Amino acid sequence: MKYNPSKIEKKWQKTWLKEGVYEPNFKNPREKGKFYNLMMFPYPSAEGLHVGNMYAFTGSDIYGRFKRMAGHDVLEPIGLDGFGIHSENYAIKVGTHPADQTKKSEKNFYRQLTEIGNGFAWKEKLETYDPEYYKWTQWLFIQMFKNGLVYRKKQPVNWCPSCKTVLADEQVILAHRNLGEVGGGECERCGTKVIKKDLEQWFFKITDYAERLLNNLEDIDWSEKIKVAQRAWIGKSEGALLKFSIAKSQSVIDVFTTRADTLYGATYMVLAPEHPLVNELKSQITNWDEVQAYREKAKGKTDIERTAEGKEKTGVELKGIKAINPANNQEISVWIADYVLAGYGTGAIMAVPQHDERDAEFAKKFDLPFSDAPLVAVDEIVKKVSGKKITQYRLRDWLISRQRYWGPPIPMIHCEKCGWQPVPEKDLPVKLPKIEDFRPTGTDQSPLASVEKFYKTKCPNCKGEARRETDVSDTFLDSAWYYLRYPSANHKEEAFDPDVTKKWLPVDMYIGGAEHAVLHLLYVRFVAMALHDWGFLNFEEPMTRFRAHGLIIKDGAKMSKSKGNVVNPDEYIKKYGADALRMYLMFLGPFEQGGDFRDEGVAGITRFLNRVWALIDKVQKEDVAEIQKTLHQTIKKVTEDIEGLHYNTAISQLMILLREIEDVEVISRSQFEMVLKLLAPFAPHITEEIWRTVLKNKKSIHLEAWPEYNTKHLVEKTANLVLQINGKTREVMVVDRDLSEAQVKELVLASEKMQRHLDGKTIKKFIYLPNRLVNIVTE
RNA sequence: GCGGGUAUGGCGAAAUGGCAGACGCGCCAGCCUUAGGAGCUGGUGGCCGCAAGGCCGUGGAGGUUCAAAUCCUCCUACCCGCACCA
Repeated sequence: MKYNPSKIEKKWQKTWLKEGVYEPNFKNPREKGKFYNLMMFPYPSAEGLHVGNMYAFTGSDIYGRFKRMAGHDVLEPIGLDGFGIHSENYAIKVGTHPADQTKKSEKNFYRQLTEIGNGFAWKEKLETYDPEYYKWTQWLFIQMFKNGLVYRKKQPVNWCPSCKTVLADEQVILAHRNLGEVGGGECERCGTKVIKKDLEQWFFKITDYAERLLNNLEDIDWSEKIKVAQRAWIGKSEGALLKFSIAKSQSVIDVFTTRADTLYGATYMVLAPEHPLVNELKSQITNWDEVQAYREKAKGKTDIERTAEGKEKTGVELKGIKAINPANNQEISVWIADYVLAGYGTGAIMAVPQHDERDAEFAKKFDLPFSDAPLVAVDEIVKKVSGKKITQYRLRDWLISRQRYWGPPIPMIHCEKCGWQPVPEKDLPVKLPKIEDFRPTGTDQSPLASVEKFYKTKCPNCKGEARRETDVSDTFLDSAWYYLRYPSANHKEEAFDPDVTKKWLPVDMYIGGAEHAVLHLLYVRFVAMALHDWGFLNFEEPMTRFRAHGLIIKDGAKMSKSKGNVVNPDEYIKKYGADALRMYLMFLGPFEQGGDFRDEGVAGITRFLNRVWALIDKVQKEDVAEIQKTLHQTIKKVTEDIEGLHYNTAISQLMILLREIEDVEVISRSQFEMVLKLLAPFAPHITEEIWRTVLKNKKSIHLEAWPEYNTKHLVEKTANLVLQINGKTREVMVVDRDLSEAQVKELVLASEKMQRHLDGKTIKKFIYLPNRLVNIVTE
């Protein structure tokens, strides 16, 4: 019988589905308890899953299969993050309706996800664009609203001119800044330069959770780089709020400073050009035209131009205005300059050229005084000038509305009399109507705004004429709670079944891309905390453990369509089989580091699998002593390596074991079965085929118990003692274990080789590490 | 600029402070075959040497240690995050 991957893989995929091998028992998990193994679900935007997705899914699946065999009831769910700009843009590109395109993509994605051989719980699959799903996304929005975490506000917001919608701060990527290229931020989806627009939008008050989002990081087992990124994004800084009064006026300028101790050195003040106080002081400003011109310029200037100008300071003095330094009552000048940001702190600063580089630069340019005033104690000065110690965060509220079609309509109704009202929960879902003209309008409104049938409605409160919100919510809201839905995917009454949730949440292992560090991975934590506070969840942190997987490149370069080096996994599965592709991907390098895909490499794994297949002919009854040691070493190493996601070294060890087995004539059935089990998470098809078809076992190998190693096989009678002279290895001596130092010394000094190297030298020191090493130090 | 990470053969990589380069690719030699982009066996960091063996070697420069890829200091390059955040 020859190993024929394409034949056996399809067969077992069907059988697994039919037998429900990967369906957990939600009510009564197996002896070791539940294990929720989650991989970030994909968004079906492109032609299909690329090899990078397969890499991530395989890595996650190996972990899940391992946990299942280790006795856990594993939930490894799958779904599609199919709502959102990415899917809609793709539909526009290929000229179909998103609803139709998604159905097509869905089929293709699920086919691919089946063919890679993952142990998914298909009965719990979900799609975010399914009304049965987004009904609860809307419910979540309403809970946010009812709990005071939603507000509308007009302010300058990020606008993508290509996607024709607003974006959250997290969705604006600051790239190319240092490359001298103009660019003040690009749309996370399409790469277009983002501009600022003054618009009224819906926001989620994620900033209320800033402190907890920061503090909880200490307690969760997440990849360090994600924690670092989140800490930076939240950007906590502790300082003081100080008041500067304006001479001959009632007005006061609040400033936030982390250096209250330098207050005596504050020689001027700067307001952001957008600061509201500027208008208030108009009548006193003697150079209003100049001020107004600068403000106009700053407003029209997007970050694009600011960056193009480098960090050269610009600004205009508010002539006629003087502020008073509360520490020494000296009058100081007041300026507006765009190096002060309206959105951070109070939008105003006290400038201390002596202690702040930026202030120094500005002072130099505009010939402002430098003070060498001494530092004072923070607490003292804050008290003296009646200031207040406060904490600032860099984090901004989550802009949640989008002027697009393909998303869950925001479940809010506006009534002229009663104001904004949430849609009554019994009326959910607010279904997204299938409309012909779904393209973004560019009018600051969603295409739904021109669909009267959709927006015309009654006020839930007074029953009068009212208008439905026509914006949809951000895709990241869909994915901010999907992990809660999986175990309750077939539950109709609530977003998630309280009993099942109590049993199955939080997620035990979450694997995904690091690019979501301050996007999805921040939102998902915020939403869990809110749900916890409203009494829906008994945990605050949704994922106990998170690991970021590495990225796959091709022949040393990033994969991209323009380079034509995109690896299509379908071709490789067809040619080599899913098992070979899985193992090759995992063998490339450490899972958390990624690797370089090269076609030649697949051959090594194919050879390996063929040789495993050939072992079939070696099986007999009795255990074979020669391989016991390596076999048990392999159990130990593979177990530890999978736990640490070191799949590449686990596979190396399996290769070493295979070679040893090939050196013996025969092996026992039970030894062979252990080998198959160790290999099963990596190569689920070939192991199942041998397990059931050849060895005639009834039950799936993937439900078998993970092998345990016996330390008695690991202990050896002899040790390889490394003999060094002055740190240089001269000989490796096989000695009985656990000899005394004196015995070892005698043996070592008797060695001809050692004698040669020691000839004429005086031994100064004799270092002995039992069973491992001897180092002789000479004069 | 600040923070985090990485740097090891021709390539992907491996090494609780203790034999650097496991494992795999590629390459070389041999076997097998009508044939090989198949399979098997052996070899494969560099330099010197017929060999035994020796010397050098983990981005660079120092240091700690009996012993450093690993720990410390400084430097260089690349990657990631934040960035005029007061």
